[in-house]
Amino acid sequence: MAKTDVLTLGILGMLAEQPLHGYQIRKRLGSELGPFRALSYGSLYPALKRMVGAGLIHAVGEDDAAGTGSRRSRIAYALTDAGRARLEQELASAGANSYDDDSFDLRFSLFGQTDSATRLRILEGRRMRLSERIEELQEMRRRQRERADAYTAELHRHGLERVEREVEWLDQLIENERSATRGENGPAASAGDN
Amino acid sequence: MAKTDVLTLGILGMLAEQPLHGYQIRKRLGSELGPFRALSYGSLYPALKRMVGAGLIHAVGEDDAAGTGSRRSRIAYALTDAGRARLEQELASAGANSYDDDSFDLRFSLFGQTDSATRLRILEGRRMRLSERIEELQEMRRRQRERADAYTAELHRHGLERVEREVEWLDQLIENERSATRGENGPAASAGDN
DNA sequence: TTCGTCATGTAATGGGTTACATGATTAC
DNA sequence: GTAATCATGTAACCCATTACATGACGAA
Repeated sequence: MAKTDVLTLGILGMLAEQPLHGYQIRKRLGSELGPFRALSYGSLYPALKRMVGAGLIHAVGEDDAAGTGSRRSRIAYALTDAGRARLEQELASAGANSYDDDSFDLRFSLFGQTDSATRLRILEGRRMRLSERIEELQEMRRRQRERADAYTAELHRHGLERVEREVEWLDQLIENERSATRGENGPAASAGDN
Repeated sequence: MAKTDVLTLGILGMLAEQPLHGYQIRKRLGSELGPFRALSYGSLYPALKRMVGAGLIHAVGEDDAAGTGSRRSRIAYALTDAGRARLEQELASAGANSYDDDSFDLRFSLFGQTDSATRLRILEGRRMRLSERIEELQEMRRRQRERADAYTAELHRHGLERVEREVEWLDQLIENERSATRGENGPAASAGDN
């Protein structure tokens, strides 16, 4: 059971929509999918090679994939059948591995390609993870009420508050997802639209 | 000008108070100082060695440093003069390097060892950094209002909100710090004490 | 023709983790 | 005596970044 790292999954998810070449993938990963702020080419291109080697993607000819003009020196990649299968399997599985910050953000941004049951599973798993984290943080604060100086304490207080907010956000999403069992709409622009 | 990484600075800050041995350092870094959730020994011990080599810390004898009973096989470390000097220099400088998540958290948790002017400088630098980040995120949202599906959009909305909250937090801290020019108190337990 | 951007790639390096190996001390 | 925890350390590895190297294309 080959494990799929975040980068691989991100590329898979990106290519599900349409074939893209490396440069485009990087730009979109940076602005669209969760945890890839500024992925370097030093990671991306080797990853693409690995994935070709693993049979998940393949280079498509110079069909000007999703492009405007025509250029020579670029290589567009598309999912193979194996790649598509892997993506689907990965989206459906959503094991305990999918609940840390990066994995969750990525999977969340891939929600459009999933069914409601999976979405709920992931949201609840993430919620569980954060609840554990909250307990940890509270325990931490309790154990060092004495020693900690005011700044350290404030940092902890704030960290805890942040995670609690995150849980509230998840609760809203979960509720939305539940009430949308019938009627296929999105996450319904939560609370304040800023 | 030897650059001081977060780990080195964290250890320096930790040992400023009292000598500690590796095992203790790890436990405290994990629960007290900002960004060291579960530092591995595979990082810690080599770091201690490096720091001894660099003359920043030195092993103190079996004085049972800050311990309860007496044990043999452990090595407590204390700051050398050079180490203390480096820590002070580092705390006072607070360059552009100190405003990303980890650096900021670390420096914040070391605020107790700093003067108000430095604290303000760091808080404002961090604020600046986050403002830039907000602009980036807004720009991102603007540019892809069309393409993005609802989930991606919600992720971005939420990410933006989180950073904006962070800025509000900083604003409060900055205000507190300013109004405390006279009267040496801590961060004055902001808003809700949960 | 030259500059900016598009586009791909490799090598060196960095900063961490996991797994491994070892042994002392304490509590039962 | 034996299990849990304290305590230190090394080696292998992972995964990313930075720096480097190359070159095509479009616009001025």
